[in-house]
Amino acid sequence: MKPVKFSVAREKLEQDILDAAKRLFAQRGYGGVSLDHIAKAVGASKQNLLYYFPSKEALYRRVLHGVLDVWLSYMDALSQRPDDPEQALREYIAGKLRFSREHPDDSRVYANEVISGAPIFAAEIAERVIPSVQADVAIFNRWAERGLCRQVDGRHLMVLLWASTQVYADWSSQISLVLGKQELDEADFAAAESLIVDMVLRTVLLPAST
Amino acid sequence: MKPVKFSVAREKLEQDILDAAKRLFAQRGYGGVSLDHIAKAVGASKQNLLYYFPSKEALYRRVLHGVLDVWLSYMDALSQRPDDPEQALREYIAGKLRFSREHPDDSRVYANEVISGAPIFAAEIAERVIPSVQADVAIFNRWAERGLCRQVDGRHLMVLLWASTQVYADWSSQISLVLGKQELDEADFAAAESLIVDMVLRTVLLPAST
DNA sequence: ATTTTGTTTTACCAATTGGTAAAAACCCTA
DNA sequence: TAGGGTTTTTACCAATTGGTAAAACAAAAT
Repeated sequence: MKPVKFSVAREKLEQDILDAAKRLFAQRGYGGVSLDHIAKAVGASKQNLLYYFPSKEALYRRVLHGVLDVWLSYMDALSQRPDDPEQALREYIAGKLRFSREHPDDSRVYANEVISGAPIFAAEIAERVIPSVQADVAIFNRWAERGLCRQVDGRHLMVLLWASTQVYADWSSQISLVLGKQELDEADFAAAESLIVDMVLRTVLLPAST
Repeated sequence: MKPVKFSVAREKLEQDILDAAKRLFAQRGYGGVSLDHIAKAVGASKQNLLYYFPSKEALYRRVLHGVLDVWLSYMDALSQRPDDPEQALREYIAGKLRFSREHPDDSRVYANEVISGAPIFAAEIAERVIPSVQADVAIFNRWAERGLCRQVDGRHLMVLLWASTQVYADWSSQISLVLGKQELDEADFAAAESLIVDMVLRTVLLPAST
């Protein structure tokens, strides 16, 4: 039963642990998962797991760190197109929805941590997320100053963009129920993107000067 | 130290347990809270707690049931004004934001359960929430048919309304960081309401026929 | 072939988990 | 004030929790 571990496989075990831990933390939160759960999910022993990670909290921090990497990597659309609000926002929304679709567990782990009041990761959030958000808000403000878009509160707009995109990962179980299907498919994400883009552009863009 | 319990106080203990349990489940999720935590929070013993609730899961179900009552009670704005989309939406958004402000723990308990895939409450959600949502979606569709508003996908609009309002409860720790303050105040909720109402009305209402 | 290094298993541990059983204390009414 | 129902406490329980120590095993280098 126990799989033979080649040296390559051994190097991979650490990643397997991180993946399994992410999945379980996403589903049940930090307190709802034991080291034994994670160990069994990867077919190892708890003690073996503690060989790779010195403690449960250390493992959780590693998972969160990776989650934040992915989270932030989908958030750079605004700075990529500093002169084109419409296209920048389209790509930002599309990117964040792709994140929800491709990395739902990352989204859920992050959501769990934030809902708990970020007891463990407040510092890293303050250090990595907040500057990124402030940079995006600054881009909004610059657009508005240059007359490229309407004056909106960039901070609350960012909140709305997060909320409306990540909900398709975090709340997928309930959205599925609403849509009457087992799980969300490409068409659902396309419909979501269409609505969110429509709303945001109507709000942010200047009225067309016909 | 142990407070004297009058008979009135005794009758109140059950409610105190429910309140403390809600607060703790909101913060740490089902698996992250022990009966002992809850018992200590209300100054009772774990066994005393088990006198009022037969098991941890039963207590959690009672909490969730109450949460759902509150959640749904803030969601009837649409049906109250079946002929006035603009006012109905304004009140719906205002109501849901009030829910986030007045009952953040209810919102977080619900969010935790949904993120976990609703392992315990799927049936009750399907029975109580989904019909309510479908009724709201039907109202949208009727408005559109009658020419009172634009044709939008009511289901995804509902998702967006939930997401953009509840985020101010569930993500308040991170939003506070973004806004640079300890906790959200009335002005923040007012700004949120203003933005969300603006976006939704721009999207849903017909262009003004000047 | 043997040492060294890296990895896994075995054997523990005290504390905490959800839960049971029964004794004790309490409170109201007759 | 005696009894009877209600509530609380005391005493347990087996299973699980995160974590340690050391032995056993495997791999690579000498």
